[in-house]
Amino acid sequence: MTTDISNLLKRNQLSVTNSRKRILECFHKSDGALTHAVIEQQVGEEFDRVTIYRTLQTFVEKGIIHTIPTTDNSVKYALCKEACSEGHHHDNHVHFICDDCGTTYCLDHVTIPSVQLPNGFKHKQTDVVVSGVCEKCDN
Amino acid sequence: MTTDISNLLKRNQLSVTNSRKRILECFHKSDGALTHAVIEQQVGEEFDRVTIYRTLQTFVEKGIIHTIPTTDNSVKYALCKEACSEGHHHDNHVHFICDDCGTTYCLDHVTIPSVQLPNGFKHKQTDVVVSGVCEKCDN
DNA sequence: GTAACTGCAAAATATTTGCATCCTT
DNA sequence: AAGGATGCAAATATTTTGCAGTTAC
Repeated sequence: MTTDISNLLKRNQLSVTNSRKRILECFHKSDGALTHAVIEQQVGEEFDRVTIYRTLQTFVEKGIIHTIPTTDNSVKYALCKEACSEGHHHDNHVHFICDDCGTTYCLDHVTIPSVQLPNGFKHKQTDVVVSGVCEKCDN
Repeated sequence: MTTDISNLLKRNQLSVTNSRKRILECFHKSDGALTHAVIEQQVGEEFDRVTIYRTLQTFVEKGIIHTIPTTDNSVKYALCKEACSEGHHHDNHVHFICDDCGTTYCLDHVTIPSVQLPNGFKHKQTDVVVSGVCEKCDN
């Protein structure tokens, strides 16, 4: 586990530091998307807020995590799949955001249908964000 | 035109004020999505920044505009269709964001395919954000 | 005239930057 | 030892709130 995380960092030409390991742990544990605020809350006083900003930025640049489009103005981050299991690329994502508890789920197994674009528009990436009520909040 | 805008406001139990008319004009002219910053820039010194914040918030509450999910942390707003032409509701949106010029297009005629959710998840709304290169930047 | 809207000031939040120090390699 | 990463302080940027004055109806 710790080795996995270290390897992931090394593979991306990043030095293995405590903050980076700690933040990656958060993502692995949560199995979902996290905001800067949530991460800050989880790591507590352990690391400086600025370090978290810079770490997240670095991870995005390296393609270890990606940002998720949200309707409110919060920025959410989630692990890129190729980061965990190498081999299959994914340019498309399906995310589910619960209106109740705010949790973001990555539904990686759900297939994204292709969208027919007007002439002259070149497709690069499709993000699908579904909102509603998740299994935990459904009662 | 001005009458259209006034009617739209009255229909939503909002008093017809200069700032509201001016901001709605921006949306009609741009025919796309706008950020707070862009609006502020367009109306110039005419209105206070706080007024813009409050006006946008009011419009969202009334369903005149809606927020668009974006991958960067900017919040974009666009006119809701039922606001322009009443009669057909739309809970689903397709948006296209150009990586080059940053313009957001509302592709309202593009159909959104339904997404198969895991058990226990209740669907409420689907947002699709496609990114790539738009017709203007394509060369 | 009254309720609602706006502008200004200021508070609260969020994000970025510079620099000295510390840690990884 | 050297380069990069971190922490701290502070600068910027963004969003929210309170209140007094103004405007729409």
